[in-house]
Amino acid sequence: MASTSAPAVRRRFFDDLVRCETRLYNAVGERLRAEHGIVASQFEMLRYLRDHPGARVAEMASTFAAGIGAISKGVDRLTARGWATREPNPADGRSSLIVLTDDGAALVAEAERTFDRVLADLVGPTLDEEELAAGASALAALRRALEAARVGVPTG
Amino acid sequence: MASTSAPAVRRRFFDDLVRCETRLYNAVGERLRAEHGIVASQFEMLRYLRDHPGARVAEMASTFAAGIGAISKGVDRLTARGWATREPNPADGRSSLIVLTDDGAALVAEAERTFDRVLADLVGPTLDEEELAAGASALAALRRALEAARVGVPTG
DNA sequence: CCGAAGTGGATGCCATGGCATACATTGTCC
DNA sequence: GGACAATGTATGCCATGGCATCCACTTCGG
Repeated sequence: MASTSAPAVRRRFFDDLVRCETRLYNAVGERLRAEHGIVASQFEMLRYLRDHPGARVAEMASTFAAGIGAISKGVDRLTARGWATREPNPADGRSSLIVLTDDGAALVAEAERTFDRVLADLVGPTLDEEELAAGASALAALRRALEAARVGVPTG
Repeated sequence: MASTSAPAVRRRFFDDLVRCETRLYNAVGERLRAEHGIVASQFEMLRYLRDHPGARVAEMASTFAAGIGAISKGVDRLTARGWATREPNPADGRSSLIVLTDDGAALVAEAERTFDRVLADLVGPTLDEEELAAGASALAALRRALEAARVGVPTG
């Protein structure tokens, strides 16, 4: 017996996914702004650049499922604040290699502590290790599939 | 033995959550725009109004974890297109009761078919019923906790 | 009742992102 | 090697959302 239809289950999944993401992202952003003067999207870019030094704009756009323009402007804002620089790309004069400055690296390190603390406060008490692992595994599988299919990446 | 630290697990959970939400939300929005001329946030509002006729602005703001202003403007756009109306609230002259028009109701019904189809295409092949249920249950629990604590709701 | 505080929502200003476009560099074909 | 397509990014315009403010109505104290 199928007491609930598959579409209905997926609708609830989507709704809960969107609401959780919105609230967590907002909460993380509030704290990062208050304690470090950055917003959540900047934290994500900084963390990405720490883990992928010399990244290019298009690469970040596809990871974040954002448009090229948005990332380009985001990098502008990081460089304007002295947290990253655009190094000329010796292999291709059209693109730059983006790298963190020392200030940027120091900032991510501090901001990540705040980030971890917020997540621990907000999800730690609610999801035990098992639930977290189950949710994380489903989301990781979904993410891989969506990325492989290039789903939901804006044009620009 | 804890082979992976709890903060690291939560970081990955957060990242996967955000990436999945972004891509799914974008993909749903693309289709809704192409087939019905609405964006994803409008679809969510329409669906909410269908399920909660006579809703008020503040109520929608807290459900969607959005600011009052954003919802107020969103309702403006729905009424401008003839999909909803603001009925005077007999119990409180400051607020309105928002209700779908017949056009609005027809639109949600059609758009929801598109929505279901997109979700079926994008998550159906990747997550079997069990994974989907596990993910949905973790997200539902997290959502309840975040909503109860009023986490991540913008000020305005 | 009257005034003051409180509450619900609308509006204005600004920052951010999508999309279209423009520009520079690279690759390709002859 | 020179024209032409393709690629990578930057820029401009517009729509949307956050936040601060403002206005209307309601509630509470006397």
